[in-house]
Amino acid sequence: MGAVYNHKAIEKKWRERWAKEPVNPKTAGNTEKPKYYCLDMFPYPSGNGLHVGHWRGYVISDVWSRYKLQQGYYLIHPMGWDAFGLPAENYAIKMGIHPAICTAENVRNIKAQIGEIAALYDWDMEVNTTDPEFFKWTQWIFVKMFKEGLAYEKEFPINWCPSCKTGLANEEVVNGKCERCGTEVTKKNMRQWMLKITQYAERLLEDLKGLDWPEKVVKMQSDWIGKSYGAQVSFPVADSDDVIDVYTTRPDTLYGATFMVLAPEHPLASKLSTLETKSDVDKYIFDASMKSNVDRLQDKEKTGVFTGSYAINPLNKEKIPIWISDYVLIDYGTGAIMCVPAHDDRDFEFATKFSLPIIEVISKDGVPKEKLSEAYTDASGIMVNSGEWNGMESAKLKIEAPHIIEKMGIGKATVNYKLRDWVFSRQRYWGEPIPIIHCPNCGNVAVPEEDLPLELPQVESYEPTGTGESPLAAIDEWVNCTCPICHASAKRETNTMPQWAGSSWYFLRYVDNHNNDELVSKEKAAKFLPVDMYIGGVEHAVLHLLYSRFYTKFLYDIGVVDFTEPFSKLFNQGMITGKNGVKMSKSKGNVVAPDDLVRDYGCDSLRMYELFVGPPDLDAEWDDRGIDGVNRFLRRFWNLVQESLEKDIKATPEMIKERNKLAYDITTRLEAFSLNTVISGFMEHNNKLIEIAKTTGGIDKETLKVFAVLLSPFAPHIAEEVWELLGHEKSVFTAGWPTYDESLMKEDTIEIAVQVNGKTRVVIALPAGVDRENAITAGKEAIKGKLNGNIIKEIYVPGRIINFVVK
RNA sequence: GCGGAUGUGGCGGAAUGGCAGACGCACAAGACUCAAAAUCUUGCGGGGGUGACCUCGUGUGGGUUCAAGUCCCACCAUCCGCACCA
Repeated sequence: MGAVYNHKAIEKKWRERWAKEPVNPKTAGNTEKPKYYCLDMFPYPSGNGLHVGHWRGYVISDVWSRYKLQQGYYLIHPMGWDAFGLPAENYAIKMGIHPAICTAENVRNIKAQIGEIAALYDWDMEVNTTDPEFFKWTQWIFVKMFKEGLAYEKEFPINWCPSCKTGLANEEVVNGKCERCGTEVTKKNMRQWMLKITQYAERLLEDLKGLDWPEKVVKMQSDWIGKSYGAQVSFPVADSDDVIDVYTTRPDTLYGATFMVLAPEHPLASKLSTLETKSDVDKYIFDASMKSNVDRLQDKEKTGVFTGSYAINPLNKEKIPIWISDYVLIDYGTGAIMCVPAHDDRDFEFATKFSLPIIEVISKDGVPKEKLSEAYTDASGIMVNSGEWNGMESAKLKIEAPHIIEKMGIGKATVNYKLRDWVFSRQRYWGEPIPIIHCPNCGNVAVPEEDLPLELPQVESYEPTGTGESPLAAIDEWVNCTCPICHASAKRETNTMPQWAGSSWYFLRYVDNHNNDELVSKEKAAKFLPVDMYIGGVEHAVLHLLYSRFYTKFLYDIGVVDFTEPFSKLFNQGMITGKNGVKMSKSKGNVVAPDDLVRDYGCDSLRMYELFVGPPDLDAEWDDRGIDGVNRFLRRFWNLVQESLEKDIKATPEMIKERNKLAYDITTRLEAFSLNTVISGFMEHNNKLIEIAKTTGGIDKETLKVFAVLLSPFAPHIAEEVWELLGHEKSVFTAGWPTYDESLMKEDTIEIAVQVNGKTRVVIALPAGVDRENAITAGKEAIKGKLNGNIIKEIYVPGRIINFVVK
């Protein structure tokens, strides 16, 4: 018996070896091999350190990377840091230390912790979003967007987090609360930099179809973009030149429009009030402006005020009252709606409360009802009370109505999106300064490209002012500058970019991270690479993943990259939780650190247990005790190798069969991304080999070799050691992925369950190639005496089952 | 309210419509040991039977099928996403 499995010695040895002779040698520019770009969502370098949950995603991506490497791809597997953001800034506020200093410290710590995973990261590619050489290009992209008219300034009421003291994008507001800190979001009227992501709405929606992404994420993005088909219809205001445009998805119900409602923020809202209504209207508008989104959502009961004015339904020329209510949103559609209470729940509720007329225009059975007790919102039925549309099928009319209306000249067929432009400025210090100069003569002027990066100034206080000004606004010597065009005194923009700016394009930078002076050219476009496999948590389903897609499309349009989607395949790993599914957090005290487990069981064991804990896409509760199982497996495999190496074992047919089955099982399960059953597959086959070795005294070298190679993506240290023990000089990662021969996996005899009425009575062994007749005869023999009745049907499924239906 | 995911032993979980519970954890008994740990062997869903075996069993209730954890219908529970989007 050879040496005992000593994970410490083995893992130390191979770490040192890999440091000297990298497993993934630089073959950049190697055009002979197809490339494979496997990417982790890069982390924020927090001061909290990694727990076993963080390991999971990194292990999954590393296993997949090493598998691709074994398959002969030119592997790109980098790591970097999304290092702008609030924690470092808040720490700076508290301690007065520049965020760059604690960020650098955190990067050092996390990098060392990530090193414990033994992932194949190419640290030569490392990027950091706070590095001026990196954010030079973040700013450069912004300048390009500005020049293309995609970045623009606008003053309007935005989402404001009173705790973070900064504006937020719609995507950062979750249930009316700040995505980061959970504080209730209020509204604040502010001058903002916006990115015109809405211009890409259709492409962002359309291109989702070609992505190999989890359905859930695709759906979340498509819902977020929120495309709908309908019509814009113009309602003239009675006794006035004003016209109110509405957007509706149900123009088929136009005959049932008995009133209109404007959002309180609608430009005509106040204007339409009369002498008698003006004070009530203005009060309602003012009150609405003071309400936060959460208040508005919480008020279940509808409120509203009559303007005193009327509009003309363009179809039947009826005079209908115009109301104002905050259940109409200013930033969707036109900020005004036509109300069809008979066929919309909200309009029905409003009409009932304020005693407005309700006219049924779609009847399920074609017979108009006396009174409706609730809105009928289905599109199926027969049109009634609808003039020339009476008797039509409403489902059909719903589709045709936009075009009919367009022909009549009272509106037009149109589509609408829920997606809004991206609020891009933040009133905080620790972000990329927006490279814009405000000139009294020339207006907004981009910082010239040769002056980038525009770095952050040193400040005394990092504290956000809370007034809507960034801390940068207090630094006169930084703010005051001259206009690059007319050289007049001018002022710098003092807002910074959101954290999403750097992460929207960092995946491009990895392959080009040492370039800092060459602007983008046609030749370079081919150099940037799309990601083949992107692994990370589902929390970025709309934020980061939508922004990155937008950036990529923009960069494609200006010729920087030659692809339109950044991530062709996406995998969201499930979360590792503490007991009872509770999220791991410092405050809950349920964080499991990997350090002790690595020390006691080794990196290989922990890597395998991270996968064995459950299906990779589902959440899993962590239980330390389970790691014993994979550790025992590795030790048993190690002992089998030791035992076998002392003898020169000849391969038996059983070993050859087992070797092929092993390669088959591992490969097919890995391809299916069923990583937890890959691990159990190793255990099953290891048990089988140990069983075989009981009679043969060991296992042949070829089988052990195949086992080691298959194991290499999962437990690279032990795989290398075994590979070396088997007499190889080069790394196991030069071996190539094993193939298998299915014809060598066949068993001579097969076990067939014999059932009576679907219930298994006995299992019999038959020769593999047995025909139906012989199988059934054998089956009958086996259940003789267990039948009470006559066989009326015989089912034979080759290789599986014989079923006798008895009556 | 709408949409999605999940539901299988004490626990994590496995099962192209074809022997439910692979693999592992925990537990129990035995071997080894002065003893313990480690290791090895055996057992391990419920009920019944000395036994070979019988019987019930994959959240609940129906259905399709020779055969259902798996397919269909209706529910329940938990988690997640969206939520006045006209």
